[in-house]
Amino acid sequence: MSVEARRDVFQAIADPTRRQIINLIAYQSMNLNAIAENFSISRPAVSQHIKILMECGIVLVRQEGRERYCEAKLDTLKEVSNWVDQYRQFWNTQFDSLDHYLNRIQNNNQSDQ
Amino acid sequence: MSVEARRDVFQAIADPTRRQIINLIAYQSMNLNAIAENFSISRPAVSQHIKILMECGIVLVRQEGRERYCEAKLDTLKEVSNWVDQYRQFWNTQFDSLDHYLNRIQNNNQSDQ
DNA sequence: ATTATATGTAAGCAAATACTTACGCAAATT
DNA sequence: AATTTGCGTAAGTATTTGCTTACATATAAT
Repeated sequence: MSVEARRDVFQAIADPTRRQIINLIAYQSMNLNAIAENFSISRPAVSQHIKILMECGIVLVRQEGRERYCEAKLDTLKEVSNWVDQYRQFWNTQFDSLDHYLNRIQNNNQSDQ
Repeated sequence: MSVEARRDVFQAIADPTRRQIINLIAYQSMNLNAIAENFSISRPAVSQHIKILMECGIVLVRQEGRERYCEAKLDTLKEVSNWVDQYRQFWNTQFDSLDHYLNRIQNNNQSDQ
């Protein structure tokens, strides 16, 4: 976390702690200490996770006095949703691309699994 | 990649190369060399990515002679889809959780919808 | 039988990741 | 004014990641 990396929403949600943070603040904004209370890791660790979530736009932080309220901007997850959705047809239909392919190149009978 | 890690679909799709591999084989099964041809990284590097995708069930490999055909099992992505979908209401409605929260604890007039 | 092809895997490495503790600072409280 | 609270950030570290090259092995082609 030393060098600044170009954050990506896919990478941001890869970490289970960050997904938990997202879940925690999805329903209600919380300040950083309140978030950190829900985890066994240290407050700075949570702070760093929040920073990553900010950098890819999932979390928006608004300062209120000395507190910083973390708000989830979940429309950022649209990018993930859109990516997954393009493959929805592949699990909705029973289309088996390998079987399809193999049937094309060889007409031998294949045992069902 | 030395020690075996407990693979997770969120972590698997975090890597852009792996997302490209998924996209490549979603429409047609391909053997490993054919996949590797589409990338500038080495064949072993692709092999390792495939291994990760296998370990979390996104890719299924079937041996055909000396070739290994990689088939995408995209229903594994349901897990991602389900996770994202639980937050869909938060970007479909105009609900601003921070404003909501602040209005509750500071003022008493909640005139918004 | 020899060679070419398709692939896995090990070893090594630089960079990234996820944490920790220590510290600093501004805002609130006393 | 002094202290407490909320937080960022730096430095250090162990582990993981993503890659490379080198090598091993099984199958296919010659």
